[in-house]
Amino acid sequence: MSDSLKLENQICHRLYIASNGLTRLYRPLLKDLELTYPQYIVMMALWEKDLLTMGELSKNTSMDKGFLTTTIKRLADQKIITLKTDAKDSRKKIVKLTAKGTKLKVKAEKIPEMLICKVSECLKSEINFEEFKKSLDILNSAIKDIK
Amino acid sequence: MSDSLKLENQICHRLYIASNGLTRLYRPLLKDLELTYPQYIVMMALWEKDLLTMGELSKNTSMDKGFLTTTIKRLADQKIITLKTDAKDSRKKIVKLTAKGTKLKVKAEKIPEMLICKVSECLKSEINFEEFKKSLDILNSAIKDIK
DNA sequence: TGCTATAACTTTGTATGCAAACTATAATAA
DNA sequence: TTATTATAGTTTGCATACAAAGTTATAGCA
Repeated sequence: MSDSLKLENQICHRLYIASNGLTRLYRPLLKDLELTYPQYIVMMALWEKDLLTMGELSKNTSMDKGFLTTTIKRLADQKIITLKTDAKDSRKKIVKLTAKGTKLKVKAEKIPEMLICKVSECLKSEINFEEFKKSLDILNSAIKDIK
Repeated sequence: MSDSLKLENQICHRLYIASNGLTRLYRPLLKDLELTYPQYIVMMALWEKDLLTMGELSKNTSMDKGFLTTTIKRLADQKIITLKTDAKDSRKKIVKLTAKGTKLKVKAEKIPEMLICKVSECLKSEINFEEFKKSLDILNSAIKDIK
């Protein structure tokens, strides 16, 4: 009789809690930009590289394409991005930042520091963030390749 | 001009992707038990310690109380748990496994190994899971204390 | 050219997450 | 005892996640 089902021993449960918890911490910070967390992810991808297709956005953010459709629609409603059909391949939609969307980045640049400030208790202790990041990358690339 | 908004540099985005990705990997495994991932979390908590109140379950699983109400209702519909009011304090509801719910643990015990099998690519590489788990614990306790 | 397969994206339906408001009961104070 | 406050849990409304099915357009090929 093993303990493999104890919550204490679950990596996945920890990740689930951590992910939900961090999204919760972002919420009040992002409220200022009128963005939700997944919308913020999309915006980060676009601030990094503008003029992406839905497919490229999905790949860069690892977000589901279907959900991306919804998310992009909301961002378009807010006039932060625009959508146009690719002239060369009319199946493709190209997402482009508006001036308003580009400008939003200035405000957004304060977010990471504010969040780090919130979890500084954790930084003070012995988390090795580089190591942690690397582990997450390895885990994520393993997950991605399955099935 | 910093890179603090690059997706590459986001811990949170990695956690978000990892958490969603793992839940996706669990889905087909849990289908056999007719459980979703959050339902599975609740069941793990109950297999570990039966006869918990909603509040205790919420604390042990770190799940939102409101959502727990929904989740427990579904489990009750499946006759896996029952709910009764605490005789001493009628505000409290006590969650109890049924025989069917208890028996389900036998099937569930195969899940962790199947999942580990799926992500074995990742185990082969240099993730130090003990360290990783510890980092997540530190992170989660920091997150929990905020606000 | 016409047919079939594939690709890009959207829609649909179900199940989360979660803040905020609400209900009912218990505990405490006046 | 009555009023006030706090606790336990539920409900509501909105925003995710995501599988599966649907739509439209391109690509490949007979």
